Amino acid sequence: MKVDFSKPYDPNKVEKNIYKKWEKSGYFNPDKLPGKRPKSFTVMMAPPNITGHIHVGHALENILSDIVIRKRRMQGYKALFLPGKDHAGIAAQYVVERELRKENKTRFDLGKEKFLEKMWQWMKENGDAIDQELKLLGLSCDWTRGRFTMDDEYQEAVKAAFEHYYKKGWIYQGKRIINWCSRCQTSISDLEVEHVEEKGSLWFIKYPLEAGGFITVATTRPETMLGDAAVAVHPSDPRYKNLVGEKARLPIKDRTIPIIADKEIDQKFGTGAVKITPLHDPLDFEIALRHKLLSYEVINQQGRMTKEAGSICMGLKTLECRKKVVEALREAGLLEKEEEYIHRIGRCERCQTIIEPLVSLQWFLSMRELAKKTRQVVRGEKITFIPPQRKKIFLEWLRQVKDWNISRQLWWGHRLPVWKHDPVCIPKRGREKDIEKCIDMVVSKTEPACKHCDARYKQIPDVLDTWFSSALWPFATLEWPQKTKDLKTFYPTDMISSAREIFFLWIVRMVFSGLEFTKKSPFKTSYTHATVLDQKGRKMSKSLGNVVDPIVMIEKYGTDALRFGLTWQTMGTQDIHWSEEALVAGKKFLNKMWNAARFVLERNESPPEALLALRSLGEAGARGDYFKKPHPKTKEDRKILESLKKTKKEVTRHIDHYQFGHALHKLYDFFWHDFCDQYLESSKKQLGDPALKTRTQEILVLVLTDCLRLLHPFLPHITENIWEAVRASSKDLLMVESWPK
RNA sequence: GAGCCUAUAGCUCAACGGUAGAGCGCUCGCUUCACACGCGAGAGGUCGAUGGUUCGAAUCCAUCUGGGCUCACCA
Repeated sequence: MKVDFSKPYDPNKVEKNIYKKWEKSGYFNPDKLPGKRPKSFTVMMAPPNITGHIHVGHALENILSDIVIRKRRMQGYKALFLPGKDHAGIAAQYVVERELRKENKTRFDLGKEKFLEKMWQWMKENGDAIDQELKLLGLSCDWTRGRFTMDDEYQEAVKAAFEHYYKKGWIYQGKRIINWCSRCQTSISDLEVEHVEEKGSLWFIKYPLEAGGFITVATTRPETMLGDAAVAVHPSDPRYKNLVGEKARLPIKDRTIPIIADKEIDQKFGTGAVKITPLHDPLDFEIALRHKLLSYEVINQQGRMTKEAGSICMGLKTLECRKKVVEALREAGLLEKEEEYIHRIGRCERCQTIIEPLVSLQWFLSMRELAKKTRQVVRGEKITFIPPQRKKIFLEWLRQVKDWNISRQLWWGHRLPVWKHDPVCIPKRGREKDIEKCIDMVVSKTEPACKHCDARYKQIPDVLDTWFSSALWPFATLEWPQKTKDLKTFYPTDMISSAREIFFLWIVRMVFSGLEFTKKSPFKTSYTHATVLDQKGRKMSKSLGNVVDPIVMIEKYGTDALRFGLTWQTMGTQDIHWSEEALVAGKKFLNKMWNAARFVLERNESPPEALLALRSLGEAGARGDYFKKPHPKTKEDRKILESLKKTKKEVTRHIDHYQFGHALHKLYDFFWHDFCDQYLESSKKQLGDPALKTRTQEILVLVLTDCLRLLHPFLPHITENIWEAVRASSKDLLMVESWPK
């Protein structure tokens, strides 16, 4: 017996060595698995952002995937768990910019080239650290297939996807109102704007009417009045019906603006009259289009007032300008009142800067056709959602989705494969008429050449929304658009495990991308795991100091105990209120297993494998007859064998239904109470009876080894370690042994 | 404004139509030959509130009240 059963069980002594053995075996790579494996089973890891360390959510997410993968591997599948990392455009860029700020520098001080060098350096250092942390979780990932969303091959996939959409006419450039972050200096999508409830004011401003009297408008942003183009009321509002078509004087700017009627105006809000600022509010932008209003840009991309705002306000930040405007209105007697008002302010998800709705030239992906097709497929039960309510949420979001702003003015990310003739085409002598044929903007994977002149095309500086590339993850990781063997073997994938917060950002977009590019749903099951909150149900955050670091937990209890604790708490609820006690329970359970195994093995003079004729997978194991079934001789024998049979069935069923906590609870109860408390105790008597001794040994070994198999996906290290003692001569690891039937 | 989740022992959670269970913690006893990270015994719950369906409800329905989440252009 090579395994040292010194007591009590110490995970630090075994876990790292076990992981090395698995890595050395090559079995993480599905191509190297023993036996004939006609069927594949694939899980793509949700690639962690390179922004920092893994948190407890990553731990939960990947441990659950690993449970599924390990079970399937044991069931004889060609099991692939593909790991990776996401370049995380805006998030990663922000983190590195924050580092720069410590040296009082901005990315602009460094320049694009130097800054990108820094990003790659960050990626290298952090990316490796993340892999190491994931390995500490005991994940059975195929590291040889690890991917990064900015790998060369991946860049090709992104370009191909862009080109495909462009050719279909679904990608277009347009001047539209978008969310602008003045700190990040980029547009961001609606999903990246965080709406936070904050205390503000509602100002009631009197706009003098040309015909005499006033019309009062209510606004939370008085500074935008400098860019007002109209006052709008509801067409059937009796208070204002006779004013529609009249003119008002815009205070301060002293400009004449029309009073218009639009059905979008809510009569019940404020005074029922709304100031329209076409370029700085999404609804106003639409109304202005409908009514063909003039537009005035008063806020720029730096979040400061423009020349158009007037000489007193020019250059001021919006909030400074707000004070000035309110003051001026008060002096002029045009401020009717100021009410306290709680409203939701949009802030940049990354840097918390207030988002400015601005009109800007951006690239968009039309969602119409994609959404339509995807909804059809998903409605047709092609994807299983766990928990099932997710399906409705999926469909509802797609029902109302708007076109996706896919361009970002960041530096870190996939450049749009769009090339602009720069400088403009100046045809060689005698070919002046060619200027009409020259295409100013070209979408191409490589640099195009102009047929008419010597000038070159330059790639536009914009990069893609990071989720554009993430959306391709399930197949781009397998070298799509190349028709590789891997793509054929491992795609579509079987299950994806992800956090709730990226359901729309990622899950939905993977589905429509998969359907568009591969004609298949990228996964069969979308599992949305619980969010891990602190014990009071609050989100974990550095400022609250309630963050649980999985690596610290591993140092304290070991990986298996962490896996136990997290799985133990996964009971199908929306949130997990973190309890470290579950890890304590895990640690105790591991020790219990350790000691039960020692008992069973010490009571056997002959090697346990001889008792059960253990065979490795690929031989008899693949057929499920890896042991000879001992027949019960006593009522205790019968009871434990029946209970074991039931447990196997239920555990398998629970895992297949993604009921991870239930599966583990079942195993815990069986092992501790049925096996240890009852059978192990009665075996002590039976072992003393020569007529029962051998049979009792057989049953002890059978139950122990079946438990090791069943528990392996959950607690891979300790089970593998005990397995070493069970199989004295056979070579194979427990991770490729067969799953009990 | 719309939708969703949740309320059970001190804490974290099971049970989902038929006399309330686990883990952790707590009390008492036990170093009994696998395990004191253990064994044995025990305390601890009007199953958020109200009303309804039912022979029977923590479990189904309605309303309410706490927690929490998501979506939406409310100025």
